[in-house]
Amino acid sequence: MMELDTIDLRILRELQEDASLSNVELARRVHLSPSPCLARVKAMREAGLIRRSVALLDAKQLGLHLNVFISISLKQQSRAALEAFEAKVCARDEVMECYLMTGDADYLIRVAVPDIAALERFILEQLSPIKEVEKIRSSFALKQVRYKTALPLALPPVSARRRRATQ
Amino acid sequence: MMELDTIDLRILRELQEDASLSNVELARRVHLSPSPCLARVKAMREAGLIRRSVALLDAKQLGLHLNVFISISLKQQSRAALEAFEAKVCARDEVMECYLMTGDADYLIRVAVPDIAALERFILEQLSPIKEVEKIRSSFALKQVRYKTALPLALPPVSARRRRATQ
DNA sequence: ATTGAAAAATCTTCCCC
DNA sequence: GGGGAAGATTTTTCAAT
Repeated sequence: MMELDTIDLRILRELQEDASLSNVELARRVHLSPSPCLARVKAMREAGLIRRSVALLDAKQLGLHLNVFISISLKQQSRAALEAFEAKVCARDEVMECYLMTGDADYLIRVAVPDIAALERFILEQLSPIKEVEKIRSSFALKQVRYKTALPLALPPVSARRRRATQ
Repeated sequence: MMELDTIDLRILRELQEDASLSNVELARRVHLSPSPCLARVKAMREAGLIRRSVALLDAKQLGLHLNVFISISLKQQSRAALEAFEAKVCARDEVMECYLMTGDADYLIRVAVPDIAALERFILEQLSPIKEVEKIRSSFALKQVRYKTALPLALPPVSARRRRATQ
């Protein structure tokens, strides 16, 4: 764990929205000079707080028109069964997210597929054959209303810096 | 829409995993010289295929220990009701994803919160007061088995390039 | 359309405050 | 912990294939 001050949080907020920012531009935005700004970024990177930078693509343009949530119950909930299931599911590239859940189903996964045929193939050829699986129920997303990767940061609303003086 | 050849797909695959790659290194990995590589990236960026680059943070280190899926049914499904609900939900920073769904519930959202108290506050103060909302049911993620942002790309498995000759 | 090289701009590292 | 100068990449542009 790491101590984060207001400036750190502002850096994180910026990088969560645009990781391609140059250090100079980032420093400008958080009202710092480039060197300490870079030092902070580096520290947060090394602490594992900033895990990595990735490019987000347009699913529609790649022909991935369907987001499907699939609830899966296993026959038994032994550690071995859970691990076996997880390994098989994580090996599939269309599985964007997978959560072990409370409630009626054991797992909830989101898959991104081009069409219903691909979903059918995924369920019949990948999911059903897994011997630990008992029950599968899928729900389609009609619309992706929101999808973001930026985690909520408890940012002090308006920092108490004196803009005129600092400027 | 855009015509994508094998090299484009390989570029996308790399950038989906690491957007901080320099153009030189990226070009090396896809067996291209820097200039056409940069031109391709630029074209895909301008086409909107590459939407943006973002930093992924460690939720645990930020104290966000809970992922909760919340199913929400509305009293009515008029366009106005849907839009009103969506606007209110998207305004909240803890809502990472929101989907309009088929099946019993109307919406499925995933929220990232520090603890149960924060979840309770979110539900009681943000969700319940929305007048369009009829029913709320939440399920906790006990474990985030997989979370990735890289979309599945139909990559030709082993490209038919002649490594020795090209080298 | 790709390659390779050269020029310009930028970032990163070091040292001082 | 923050600010300023030098070295080193990187991106861009251009001409040639």
